[in-house]
Amino acid sequence: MAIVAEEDKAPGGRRERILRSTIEVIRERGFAGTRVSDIAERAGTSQGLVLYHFGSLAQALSTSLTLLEDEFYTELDEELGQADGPIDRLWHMAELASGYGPAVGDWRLWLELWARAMHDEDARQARESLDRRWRAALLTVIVEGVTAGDFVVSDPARASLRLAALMDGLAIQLALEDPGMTRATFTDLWWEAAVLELQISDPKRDKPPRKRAKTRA
Amino acid sequence: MAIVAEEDKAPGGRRERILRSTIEVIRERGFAGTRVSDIAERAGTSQGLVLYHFGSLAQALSTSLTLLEDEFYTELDEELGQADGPIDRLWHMAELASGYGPAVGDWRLWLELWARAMHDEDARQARESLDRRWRAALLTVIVEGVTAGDFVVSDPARASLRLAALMDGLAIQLALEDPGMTRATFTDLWWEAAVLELQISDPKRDKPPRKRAKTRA
DNA sequence: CGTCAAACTGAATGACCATTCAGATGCCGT
DNA sequence: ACGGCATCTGAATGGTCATTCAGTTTGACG
Repeated sequence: MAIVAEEDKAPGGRRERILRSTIEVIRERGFAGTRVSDIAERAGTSQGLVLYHFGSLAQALSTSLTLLEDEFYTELDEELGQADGPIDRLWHMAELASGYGPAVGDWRLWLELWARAMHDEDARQARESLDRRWRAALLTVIVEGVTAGDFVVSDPARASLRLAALMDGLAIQLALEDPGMTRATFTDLWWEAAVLELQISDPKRDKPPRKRAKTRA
Repeated sequence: MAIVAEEDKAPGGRRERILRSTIEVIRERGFAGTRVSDIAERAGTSQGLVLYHFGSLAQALSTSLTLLEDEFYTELDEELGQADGPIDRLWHMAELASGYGPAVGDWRLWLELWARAMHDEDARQARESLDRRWRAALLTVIVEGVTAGDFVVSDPARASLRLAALMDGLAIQLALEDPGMTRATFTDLWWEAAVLELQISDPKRDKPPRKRAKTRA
C-alpha cells in the first residue's frame, strides 16, 4: 500500500507530525473532546506511538501548546518585520488578528485555551506568555508611533491594554460566528477604535488597503 | 440524622437545588470536568436523582443554562431599574460586569460557555441569547443618553458593539486573574473608553462614586 | 550481513463514569 | 388506614477511553 507517501508532506518527522495533528484536533473538537485515537488517526499512526512519544495524553496536549507558541512567535515576528512604519505595522497586527495567518488569529483555539487555562497549569502559562507577547508587540508599535509623531496618546500602556482587549472581545464574536461579525467588520471596528484612541490623523494613510487575503484550511 | 436541615436554605425544591449545584460545579471544574457525582454530592442527593430529574448529564447541564439565563435577566433588569439617567445606568452596567452581582459578571462561567458554545448547540444558543440581551441593554442605554443629550455618537450600534466587546476582552484578563487586572482596573479602563467613545463631558458626573462592593462566594 | 537500539504497532488491561434498575420511602386523596 | 404515584436511593451494568505491554519493523553502524 502507498499510504506512506502521505507523511512526506510534513517535514520534521513523526513526532512533530503528531503535535501538529494534536493542535488540529484541539481546534476542531476542543481540549475536552480530544482523544488519543483522534490524534493518532489524524497523524496516520497508532495510539501506541502517541503515548510512546509523549507518555500521556496530557503531556501530548501540553507539548503541543509549546509548538503553538513557537508558531505564534514566528508568525508575529515575520509579519511585523515586513511592515514599515508604525501605522502600517499596526494595521498589519489588525490583519493578523482577523485571521490572516495560521496562528495568531486562530481564535477558536484561543477560546479553548482561555477555558482550559482556568483548570490546567500548562495552559495557564502558555496563554499568559502568548498574551504578554502579543500585548508587548502592540505596546512597542504604539510607542514607536508616538515617537515618530504618528500617534498621540497620554498613556501608551493603557492604550495598548485596551486595544488588545478590544481585539479579544471582538474575536469572541468572530470565533463564535456571531451573525454580523466578519473579518472585515472585525478590522473595521478595531481600526476605528485605534484611530480614536491613538488620534491617528494623516488621512491618506488613515486606512491602508487590504492585502491579499489568504484563507486557512 | 439532621442532614435534612441543610436543604431548607434553598427554596424551590430538590430539582432547582440540583440545577444550582450544577452551575456551581461548572463554574469550579468547567463543563468538561463536571461529573454526575459532583453534582449529586454538591446538591446532597444521589446520582440517581440527578438522572431521574434530567434524564442525562447533558440534559442537566443544558437545563442549568436556562436557569442561568433567568438569573442573568433578572439581575440585569433589577439593577438597571435602580439607576436613573443614562450616565448612571451606564456606570451601573460597568459595575455589574466587573462582578458586582452574582450572575452578569461571572466571567469564569462565561469563558466556559464560550468554549462550549463552539461544540454544543444548547450552549451556543444560550450564549447568543445572553449576549444579545446584554448588548441590547447597552444599546438602549446609549440611545437614551444620546436622546437626553448626555452622549454624542454618530453610530450608537457600533459604539455599543465596541463597548460590549471591550468588556468581554477585559473580562478575560479578569477571569484568568492576569496580573494587573482587578475589578477596579476593569471599570476604570472601560469607563475611560466609554467617556471617549460617547463623548461624555459633564465633569461632575463624569465618574459616579463606587457603590458598596459586595463580593461573591 | 548481523546486531542493537529506537521507533512503532495493535491487542490487552483496567479505571472511570454515565446510565439503568429494582426496589424503598414519603405523600396525598379518600 | 390504604392505594397509588412521584420521589428518591445505591448497587449493578456496560461503554469508552487512557495506558501498558509483548512483540515487530526500521535504520544506523560495525
